[in-house]
Amino acid sequence: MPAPVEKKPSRIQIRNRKKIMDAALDVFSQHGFRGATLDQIAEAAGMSKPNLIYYFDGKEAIHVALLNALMTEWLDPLRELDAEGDPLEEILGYVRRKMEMSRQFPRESRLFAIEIIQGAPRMLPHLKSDLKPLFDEKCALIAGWMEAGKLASQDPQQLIMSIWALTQHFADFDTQVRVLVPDEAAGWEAANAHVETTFKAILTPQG
Amino acid sequence: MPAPVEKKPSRIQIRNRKKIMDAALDVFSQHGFRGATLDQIAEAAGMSKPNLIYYFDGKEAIHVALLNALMTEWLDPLRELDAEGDPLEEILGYVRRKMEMSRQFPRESRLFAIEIIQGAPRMLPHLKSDLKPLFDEKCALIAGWMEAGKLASQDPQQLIMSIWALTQHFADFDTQVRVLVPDEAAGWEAANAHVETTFKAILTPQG
DNA sequence: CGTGTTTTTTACCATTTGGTAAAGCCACGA
DNA sequence: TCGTGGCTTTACCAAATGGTAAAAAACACG
Repeated sequence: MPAPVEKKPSRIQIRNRKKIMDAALDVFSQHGFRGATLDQIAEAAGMSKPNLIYYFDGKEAIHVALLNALMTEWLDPLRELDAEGDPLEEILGYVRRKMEMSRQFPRESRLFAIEIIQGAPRMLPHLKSDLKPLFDEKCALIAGWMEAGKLASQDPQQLIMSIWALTQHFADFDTQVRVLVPDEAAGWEAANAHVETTFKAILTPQG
Repeated sequence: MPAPVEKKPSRIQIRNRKKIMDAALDVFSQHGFRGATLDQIAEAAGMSKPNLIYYFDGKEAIHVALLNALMTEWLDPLRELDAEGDPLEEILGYVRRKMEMSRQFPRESRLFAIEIIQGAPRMLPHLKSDLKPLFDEKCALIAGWMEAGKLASQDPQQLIMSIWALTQHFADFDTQVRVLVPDEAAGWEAANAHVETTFKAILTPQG
């Protein structure tokens, strides 16, 4: 039998799917899956609830679509870590890209954070199939750099997780940061500088 | 007029309130406020839903009680930062206490994280009235240590937030950590060592 | 235009959820 | 043993929520 033909989506479909995903990102990243309601998403997207269901199979389908899209983009900065580049500069570049993502896409960061905190009910397979291999590969790369004396020796796994912890903190805990460091612009500048200094300090060989 | 007399709670009340708080911590830290249901909490606490309401005024009251209790204990490690002690040892001690809390009380850490990620709707006042003053006080203390040359100079605000980010990461993102570093015991050991090394590196004066 | 298709709306529905009312249970002192 | 007051359960309820059916409206296109 012939493979089922997927019709190519119309302009309206593309536009509305995007509107829904954006609205859903707002709502899910603020309330988590269970805490979000279709009515909230519908209102944020500027359309009626049954209209959401016309474009997506249901609440869960929207959430899954968001997480899938996220998982792809989210790992890009790590993928770019280049075995051919200068080790220290490569890692600092990675740190900078992650900081930039936290500033530009805080909602995505929070969506991811909430999903993980809640036990990754819908993302555990992705973590195992996408994140883990990439993580292992880059750990090996970094370990190689350390053995070659290009970087100070340390646990590469802990290093990468430290980078995540520090860079994502500023998106995820933004509310707290704003209370403690009211000047937003100055905060980001200081954060960038501090994070970069930190990793330079622990990575520069021959301490 | 006489002050309203608060009857002292019976043994049963103390026991049941504790059971409820513990159950609620489970549920709220996994689903957030909106995502949690009274039925879940009731079942986890081993009692009927109306019985919950007998002990607490409602869902929100339970959540608030949890957050209040948390806010008190959560800041203790920072309060212990002692102006009279050895600066480097004081801060490393703080880091160790935070790591220990993450290991022993991951649910509390997640409850806090979810509340902040969701915009701290019920905790913003606490942040401003409790956390902010303590934060400012300890920043000043650390700044003093730096001026005296006891610690490497850097932004004390960023330093404290870095400590939070790194230490809480292991509780909040536990699910992810477990996927990437399956050996739990080894993971904690490595994490402790890495975090401690990191802060020693950036704090030791005369780099 | 007119017609077939896509998109949107209106009116629902069953279930879940936070919460209440009121009756029943149980320990304990008189 | 009886009553009294704290504790618990059963039986509900109104609102919210995820989702459906079907008609109406908007659109594409010959």
